[in-house]
Amino acid sequence: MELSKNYIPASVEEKWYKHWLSKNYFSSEPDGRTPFTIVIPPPNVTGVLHMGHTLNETVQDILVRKARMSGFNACWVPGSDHASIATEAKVVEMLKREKGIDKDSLSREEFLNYAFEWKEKYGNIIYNQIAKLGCSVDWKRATFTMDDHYYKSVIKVFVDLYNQGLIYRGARMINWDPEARTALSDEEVDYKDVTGKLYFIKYKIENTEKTPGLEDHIVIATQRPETIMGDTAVCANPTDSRYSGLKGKKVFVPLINRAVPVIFDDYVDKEFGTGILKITPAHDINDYNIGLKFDLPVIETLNDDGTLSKAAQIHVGEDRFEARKKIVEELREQGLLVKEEEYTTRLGYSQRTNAVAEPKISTQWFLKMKELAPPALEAVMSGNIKIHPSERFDATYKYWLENLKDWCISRQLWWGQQIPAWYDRDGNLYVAENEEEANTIFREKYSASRDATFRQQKLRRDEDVLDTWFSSWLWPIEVFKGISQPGNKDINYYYPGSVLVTGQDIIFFWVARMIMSGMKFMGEKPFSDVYFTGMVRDKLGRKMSKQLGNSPDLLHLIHEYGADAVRFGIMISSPAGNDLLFDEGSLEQGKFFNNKLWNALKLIKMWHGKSEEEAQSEDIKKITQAAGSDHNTFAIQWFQNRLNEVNLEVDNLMNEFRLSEALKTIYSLIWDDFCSWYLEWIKPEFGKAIDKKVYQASIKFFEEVLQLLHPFMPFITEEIY
RNA sequence: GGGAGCAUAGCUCAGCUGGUUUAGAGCAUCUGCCUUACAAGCAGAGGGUCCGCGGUUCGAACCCGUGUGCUCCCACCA
Repeated sequence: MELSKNYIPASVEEKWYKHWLSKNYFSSEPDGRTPFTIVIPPPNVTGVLHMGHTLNETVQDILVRKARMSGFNACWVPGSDHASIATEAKVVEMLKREKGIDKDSLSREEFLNYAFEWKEKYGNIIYNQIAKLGCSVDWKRATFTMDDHYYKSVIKVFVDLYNQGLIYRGARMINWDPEARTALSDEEVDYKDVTGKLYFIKYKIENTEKTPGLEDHIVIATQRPETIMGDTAVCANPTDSRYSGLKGKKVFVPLINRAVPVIFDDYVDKEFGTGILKITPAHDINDYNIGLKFDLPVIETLNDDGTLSKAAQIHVGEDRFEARKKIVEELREQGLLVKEEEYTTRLGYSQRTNAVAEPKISTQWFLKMKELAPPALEAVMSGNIKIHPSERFDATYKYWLENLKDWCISRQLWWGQQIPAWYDRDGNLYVAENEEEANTIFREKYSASRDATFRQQKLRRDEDVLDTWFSSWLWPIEVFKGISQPGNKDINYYYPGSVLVTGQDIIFFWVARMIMSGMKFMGEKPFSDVYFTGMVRDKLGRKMSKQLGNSPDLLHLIHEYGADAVRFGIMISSPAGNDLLFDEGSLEQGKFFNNKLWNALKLIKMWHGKSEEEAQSEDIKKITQAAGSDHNTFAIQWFQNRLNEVNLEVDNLMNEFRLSEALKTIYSLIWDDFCSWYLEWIKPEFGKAIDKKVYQASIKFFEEVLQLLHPFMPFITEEIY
């Protein structure tokens, strides 16, 4: 067979992936071997894989292939995440842009049909990319977080937790996304520094003439003048002598002239602003808390979509930012605006829609975390679960788990698991796995006490869906149907998993919650090790993201360099937890490495014809161990020693998850020791046949180094082997 | 405001618990080679007060302190 001058990855990669699939190499079933289980962090169905995914998947594939080669029953479960709010936002946008359809004009069912269409389309793109990278996932186990069994399990878990008193419904101050018009969890809000203005506004004091020594007004600083209509008090520090004369007095909210009391609390910082604070319990978390303390009324001046509500009295229906401008103008005209100052503050933005999040009092579903956290904390602190690199993440993990607030799990969306709660006409609540059960509970409750018409009413189902993480926290369990079919042979065999490989950005969203759910529902950790990869950044150090458009297209890179080279490039400089600046140069290095291997093959093949007739039945081990005076025997011995050393070293490095160092070691073994040194040393003079023993030894060495490299670069090693 | 990490050749990064390292790799630069495995290569060269300053030590890129710069996470100051 004539070998091409250079290695051409495209010509072999697809062939081998198909071959592996046809031989069921990636498929795993429980057997007598020790399992090695990895569940993929399911990518969102919202789009395509970026470089962060590429790094994650590559790391997982290396670990899985290595384990498989070492005799473990390796099982890597692929899948995708419905990503409730992220996907819904995309679908809404797509409908508007491509079809001119407004979400409001669709029924829930119609919308969900579009969403499932979207999922089919993008889910497959992601799966295709995973395959192109060479990932040895067990495709028959592919799971989607809204698969039927998964959906039912999420519902079951909700009902169970509700019945245990861990889930409750209540009005709390939550973060609200006015664009998606849904509640958010605290974790879904990103804070950014922005330059805004601090407005100093006059509030007139009632009966001023009876308050000698005081002006007829006080000045209050605020960033959000559009919320003054929601003020229900103003507050000063009790030790602040400037305001002690205001005790028992009222002041008037500008523009609408509603009188509100002056209260005193040491929460107020005398040094900041004017030392006196307006209290708007409906639209600020601190004000809300003070409001609770002083039993202040709550006036909601904003609608769900961020426009001013009727309660605001003025600018009703106008957008909050538009209203702000107008209100500032009006205050100025009426001489109530003392001054404005530049001011830098932190604003919370919805992670998905990038809208400024509104603190809002809202009736939502919450999961109590107090009980779930301690076992999850203990699992990591005791070393039962090891985080890599631990020195960096143990502290973060600990802090978060010790300072947990209840988790807001309901979302005012359609795409996701609908909350299994029903209401009767009186607003009483029935939580059950399906409508029939809810009805049963309802009828039993009122079997005697209410008339037949009441008892025969159709219960209304809660419209909301669950936070997407309320389904993904069950991932390591439900991919093996551990909740829908508890005790089945897969869950018994594969759980707990071996390693979780993921980005450090979802340590709270996902990792900590999976540990909680594992401890809660399985009574055992979901995995033994957590390997955090770093963030992949662009050359300017920016996080790679779709918004910035600075993430290269994976398929394009694979086309350009080959999947092996992409894997090599992304791995060669990414130690656990360290961020890496993505540099195509390292992909090129991978491509060159491919070629080096290819040419080593060509060289050895060239010798093949010349030693073929005798190339049998010799035991290479004997040869390599036998003492010999000729220089080839020395080379064989030397390389054998080197190989033994590296084998040991690579094993150690990989056990410590130091994959980039392992790859570097193998790279140097192949390039420097095998090619530059060994092959050059034993290379016969042109035209001469090679010693058959040396030939056989070389074949054996080549096979062994290829095996070492195989988990990292599966395609070319398979092709040569 | 609290916490964490990083700072090593022009660039992207290794260098794990201090001593075979006169500080390494790839890319980039320069010189010479299209030598029958490989110019996607080979042979060689240049290039670094290992961020500054103190300290510990027989010995520090590595440990301690401190300063500076960058990044990230957490946090309710209008």
